Amino acid sequence: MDQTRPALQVDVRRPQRADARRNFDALLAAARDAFAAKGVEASLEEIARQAGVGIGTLYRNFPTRQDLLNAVYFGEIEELCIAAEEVAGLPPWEALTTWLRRFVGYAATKRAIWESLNRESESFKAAREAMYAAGTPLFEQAQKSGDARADVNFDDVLRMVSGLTAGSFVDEAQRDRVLAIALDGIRVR
Amino acid sequence: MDQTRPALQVDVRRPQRADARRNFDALLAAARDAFAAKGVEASLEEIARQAGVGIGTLYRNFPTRQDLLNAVYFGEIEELCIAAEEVAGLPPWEALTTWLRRFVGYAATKRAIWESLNRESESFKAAREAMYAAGTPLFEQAQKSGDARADVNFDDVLRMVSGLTAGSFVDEAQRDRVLAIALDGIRVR
DNA sequence: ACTATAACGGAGGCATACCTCCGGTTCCAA
DNA sequence: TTGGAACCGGAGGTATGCCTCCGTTATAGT
Repeated sequence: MDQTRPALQVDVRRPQRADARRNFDALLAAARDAFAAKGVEASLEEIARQAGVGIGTLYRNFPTRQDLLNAVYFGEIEELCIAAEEVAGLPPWEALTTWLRRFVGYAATKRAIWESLNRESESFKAAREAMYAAGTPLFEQAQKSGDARADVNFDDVLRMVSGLTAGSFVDEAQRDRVLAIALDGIRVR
Repeated sequence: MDQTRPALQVDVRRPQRADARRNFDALLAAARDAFAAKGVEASLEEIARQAGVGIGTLYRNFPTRQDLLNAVYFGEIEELCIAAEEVAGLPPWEALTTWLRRFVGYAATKRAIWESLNRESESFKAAREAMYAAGTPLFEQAQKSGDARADVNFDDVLRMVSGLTAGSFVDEAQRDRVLAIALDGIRVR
């Protein structure tokens, strides 16, 4: 829809040679799973094993844990930004809640996302800002239309939702139910 | 108020000798801090160091990590149960929210509490049940009085709140604000 | 005071994670 | 086909955590 959205610049370059690209992608996929399952402290050697490459290959592509985390994380954030564009046509409240539900639904890195919400690193800050830039208009639309409370800000909403994202629930249904309750809390009565 | 509330049985016995009791208590205090700061994966050796005792002493008192976790955790839960009795005299909605705020406020083991909410272990189950037994009446009162929504159950509420407990916020004020929003979601409109 | 014994605490063996380094291998372009 | 650059991957040094074992020490009862 909007071609001018600046792509999140990943500082890690995708390699040139075919075998190297395969390994790069395998590492990224393995890391995504591992971070989702065990949080940001997941073992890098385990990730390399899972990807079917040596630990050396992991370190060549991603010299630090942060680099790997960023690569995974940026991908997720970018998806969220795209999702924000996709819901832009819906009625304000629906657009907001749809996007927030999608936010919760991104299971892959939800722990990383949550844990990173008040990290200080440069790239995390950039990613967070991109996400905020994507979501804030949705929220402000919902405020303007009189659906969302005026005495709440977007940061509150996002932290509330990401708290719930990270929480533990019996099943998907309960998580949805709880999310609905919480979203009700930001609705004008 | 109600003397019949069954005390949570801690299977770990407090030692007899004076020096041993001192160490036992120091370990418990150190463990409480460590679990609060680093979650359930905190290093046991670090805890022993912090308590000023050898690692052997830690293992003698708490043969497994689970034993130590239980000891800390049970203490916190018991405090919550007592708190539930204390608020029983307030108006229903106020009683519920006061207790839930207290629940959030117990910073010490909030991470452990949250992480344990769907653990399977026997003692964790017992503790959780004690906590539920303490809180459920408050919630049901609030439903009966027409303050709390009927289409929500206590488990939903507790998981919502504990999700927020575990979340990361800029400051206390924001956490309170977000909690207030979420609690608004369970209120009858 | 004295002794039986409960309790201490750290050395040490094992496991695992981090990260570097470099000999061997694979791919691609000419 | 082949040369060499790009790439691979794991050995290995370091650090840290887990847990056990046992020689030493402090305590409580007589």
